[in-house]
Amino acid sequence: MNETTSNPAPPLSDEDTATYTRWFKALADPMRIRLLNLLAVERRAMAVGEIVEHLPIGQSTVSHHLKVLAEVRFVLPEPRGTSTRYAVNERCLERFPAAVRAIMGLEAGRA
Amino acid sequence: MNETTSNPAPPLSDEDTATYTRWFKALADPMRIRLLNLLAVERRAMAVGEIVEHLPIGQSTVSHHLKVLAEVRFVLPEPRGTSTRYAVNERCLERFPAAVRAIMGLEAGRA
DNA sequence: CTCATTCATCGATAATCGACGATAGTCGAT
DNA sequence: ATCGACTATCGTCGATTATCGATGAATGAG
Repeated sequence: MNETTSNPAPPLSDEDTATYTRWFKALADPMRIRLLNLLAVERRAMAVGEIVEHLPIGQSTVSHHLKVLAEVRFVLPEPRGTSTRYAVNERCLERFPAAVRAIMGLEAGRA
Repeated sequence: MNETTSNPAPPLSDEDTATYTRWFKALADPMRIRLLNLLAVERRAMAVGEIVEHLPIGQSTVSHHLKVLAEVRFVLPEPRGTSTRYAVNERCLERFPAAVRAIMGLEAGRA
């Protein structure tokens, strides 16, 4: 539908608001942005120990950040024996800009 | 340049990381998302007192949230005598998706 | 000038969060 | 079964933050 005209665009539902809040919270930290960017630039699944070597924080903290990013599906874990590799979820690219546009009242339903 | 191919996309600079962190922090709160969505849906500058009537929080808290959103230029203040109206900054629509794509290593310089 | 209105700022409080170190759990190899 | 390597969880601490109520500052009306 054409929602770009002067329609009375509907406000966000409480559910969508909560969802978008979780997404933004997940990226509202410099280390998580660097982490996600690292995985994106390397373009491959990386083990936790490998990621730790690229960031100025400890292993437990990296594991925590990966958990946060995984909870919103920005990264996907790949258990590999005793190790666990993490990779970027390419799909978060599509949903994220759509969320911004929904907040701005430029899209009604899902997009 | 064509950075959409399989180039070794450069990592984010510390400066860009800090900038994007501030943007995401600004939206990492349900009330600020509702606030921004309210201004976007209404499609007009609104006085603080008017905004307060639409949200379940006090006037001082609304004023605080508006300050946070204004610091990253997501809203723009319009002093009007004793009142102050706030309006959405349409430009944040353009920059935001570009930031996400930069984190994902899909864009090199500015976009 | 005085007063009422409107918004911003201040101080306090409780909750959330990022960081660490230590510990526990899991798996493969020996 | 034991050991070693790797990751997840736990407890804690300090910093940040969302919220409130009260106060302060600026403006327009009378």
